[in-house]
Amino acid sequence: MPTRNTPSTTLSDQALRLDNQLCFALYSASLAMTKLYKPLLDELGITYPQYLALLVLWERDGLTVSELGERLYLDSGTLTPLLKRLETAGLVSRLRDTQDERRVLVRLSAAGRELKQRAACVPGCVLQASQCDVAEAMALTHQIQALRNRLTG
Amino acid sequence: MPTRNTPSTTLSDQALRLDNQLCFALYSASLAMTKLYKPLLDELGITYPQYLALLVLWERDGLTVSELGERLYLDSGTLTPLLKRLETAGLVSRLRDTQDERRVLVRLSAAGRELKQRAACVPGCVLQASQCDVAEAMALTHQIQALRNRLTG
DNA sequence: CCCAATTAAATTACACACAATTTAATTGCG
DNA sequence: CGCAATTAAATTGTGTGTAATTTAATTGGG
Repeated sequence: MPTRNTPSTTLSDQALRLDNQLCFALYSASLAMTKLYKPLLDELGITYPQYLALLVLWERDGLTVSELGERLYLDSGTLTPLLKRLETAGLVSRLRDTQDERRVLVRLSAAGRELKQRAACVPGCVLQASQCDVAEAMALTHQIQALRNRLTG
Repeated sequence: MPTRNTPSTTLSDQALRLDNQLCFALYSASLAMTKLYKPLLDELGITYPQYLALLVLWERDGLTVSELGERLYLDSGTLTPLLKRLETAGLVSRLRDTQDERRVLVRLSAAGRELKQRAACVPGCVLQASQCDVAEAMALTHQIQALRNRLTG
């Protein structure tokens, strides 16, 4: 109940305040993080979502579009044009699986594999710019992953 | 140093693993959150970024495009078309400030103000779906806001 | 007062995200 | 085997995000 003679602020007013939204914290922090990566990834000639796709392929090469999508929580509508751009850039190949012509196998080119070396410094640069110590970043990462897993599960 | 006869896994390999990226945790959690809002916001006839803009206006009406952008960390390239869609939907008006014709003042229409009542249940629905208790959600929100403030500051 | 510098939006070009649909390949039931 | 159901990508259409440019209005130094 609002105090007499003060502007009425209901529970739902509080619940609708932008700064009380977990969703907006995630959204704005994610966009800010993307901007932090931009100059580093410009050096490598790739965008931030392309970098994420390459992280997956650097761990395990030769995945299908669907497998990449499961890992990144993205569908073919996003990945198909993104992977075509990586192919145009000479970083991956896209070839139909001869065992099942419905599947497209995505493989790193030599240039794509070599790019991993040049990207090796990126995580450290970002961590430094984000002014987190490693333990704090890891703890926060795990908490947010746990939330995401509840949201997608 | 990798153990003899095990596959070499360097420090930079670890640093480049997708699941060790705070950025990807934020990115994937934010997209998952957006999908959670989708059916609720479809009911209201608005998108998720439009909802964020309305949250700001429900707190304080009659802001300029720049002021909205400062609050949301978005620029006019994003906001101009978004606000035009809200205007087309009859939820806001966009009028040049007569004091300074460079500015555009964004104001809620009656329908825009009334939509706040229909949106009152949204935060509760989302919190429930995200399977967080309120204290946990608030704590995580504050941590992520602090990170974002370091990234944008 | 004049004009260069600044400021505020809008515009343009490109790259995502994603729902819905389409196309092509494979599977499995009768 | 035959064909309906399923699966995997690609395509289509809409709505963001963002850098860079453009347009228009305002400001301030000389």
